[in-house]
Amino acid sequence: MEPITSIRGFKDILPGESEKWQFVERKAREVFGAYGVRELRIPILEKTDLFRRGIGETTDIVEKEMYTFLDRGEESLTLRPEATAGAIRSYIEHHFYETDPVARLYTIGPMFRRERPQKGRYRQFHQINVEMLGYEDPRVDGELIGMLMAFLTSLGIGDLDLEINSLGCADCRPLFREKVVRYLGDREDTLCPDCQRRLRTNPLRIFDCKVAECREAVREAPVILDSVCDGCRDHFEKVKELLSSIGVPFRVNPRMVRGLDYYKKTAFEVIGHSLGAQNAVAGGGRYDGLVRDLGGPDIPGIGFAIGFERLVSMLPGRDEDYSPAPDIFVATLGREAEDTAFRLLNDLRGKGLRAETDYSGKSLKAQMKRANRSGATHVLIVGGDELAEGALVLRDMKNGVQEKMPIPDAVVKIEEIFHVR
RNA sequence: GUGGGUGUAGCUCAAUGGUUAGAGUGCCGGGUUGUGGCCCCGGAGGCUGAGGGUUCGAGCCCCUUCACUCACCCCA
Repeated sequence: MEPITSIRGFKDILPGESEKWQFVERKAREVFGAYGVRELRIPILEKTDLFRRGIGETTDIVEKEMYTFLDRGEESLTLRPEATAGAIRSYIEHHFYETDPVARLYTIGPMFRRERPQKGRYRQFHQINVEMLGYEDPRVDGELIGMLMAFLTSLGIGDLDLEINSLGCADCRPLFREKVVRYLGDREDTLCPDCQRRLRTNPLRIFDCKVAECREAVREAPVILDSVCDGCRDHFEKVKELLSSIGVPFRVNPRMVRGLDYYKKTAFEVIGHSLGAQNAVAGGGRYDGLVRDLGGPDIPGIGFAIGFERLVSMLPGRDEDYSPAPDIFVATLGREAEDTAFRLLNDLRGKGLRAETDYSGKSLKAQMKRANRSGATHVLIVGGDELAEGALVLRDMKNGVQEKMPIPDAVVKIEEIFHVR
């Protein structure tokens, strides 16, 4: 019989790896908590229209990457390709703004995009998202970006670059876009085929192209930071100032653009240099106007998304550093010993200790081998001979020293070693 | 969607077109009646991704297909 395999681009997160995920989540809750950011849990399936309206009809995501199907042949549903649209749908649906327009939310979970998998890119991938709704103030931009960097730092991840840019607002961006189209339109024949297409679909993206001819064409092109309106310029200047004031290093990248239509003003990206071609570990920006576009009141917002898989791949150390070994391994010799050991294990675990054993009935040698491999620092050997006098053997695996002692004494000794009661 | 690379033991990898496809590691057992790591010995484990073709003979050459992987596109 042919075994059934997982789907292309869908990955199992195995023990050894999953502990790293738990570590990241634990840190996220801890750091975000300090900023008053609270968890929102939302469905992974939404009505397709939510994403069409939220992300933009002409984006790649909506045009060709969504997992969309008809539910019972009636309603079009989509596995979420990103989290912001759903979070805002929830914010609007539950009338958050009636009691308090300000909301600081995070979500953690899977996203789905039907792209060709490669290093750091999967069809089911996971994101940690933070959304801060209700504030137009640049201090929120600074706070949010500062929090992101604090989080990454708390994980022990180095070798990161923060890049920021301003994309302009609904007033000034269209003007800039026209300027760019006019400028590059005159040089269309020097652009690569992809960029000739982008000229019509997403001209700002040309700034990001890696082809040498396009870089040349773009070199003298108008820069968005020179073209934004006074409001956007002041906002951006303030964000930069605030980041500097809290010691967050950044680089202004005037060519950075974002893939989703809704971004305005502040945009940012965190680049990890060990990641390969897909090198953005986090990205985000301001999306004033999105809440209104999704049918809510005109409330501003800003947020970011962190790529979980990419983040985990950057964690320092080995897998084992994130997976705690058991404290005690219990080995047995003989029928009676097995029953005693069973009760002993139950007691040890009741004290909060990580205790393991082996039920294969194999030799003590085999059990010791397993104990060693488990990484347990101590082994309790419950043997027939000692048991006859109500005793057992406690062995320290680090130095090989072992001692026979009455069961009650052994319990006290273990409590001392592990500081439990 | 497009292009490159790779598919051999659980894992990492060897093997001029020529006997019975090997090694390391892991697993199981022994060297020690009841003691792990280090060392020694033994054992199990393979339709060489799948299908077709060329050849006296294919893991190796050709075609097809599938999978994985990297890159483009795009993005976290």
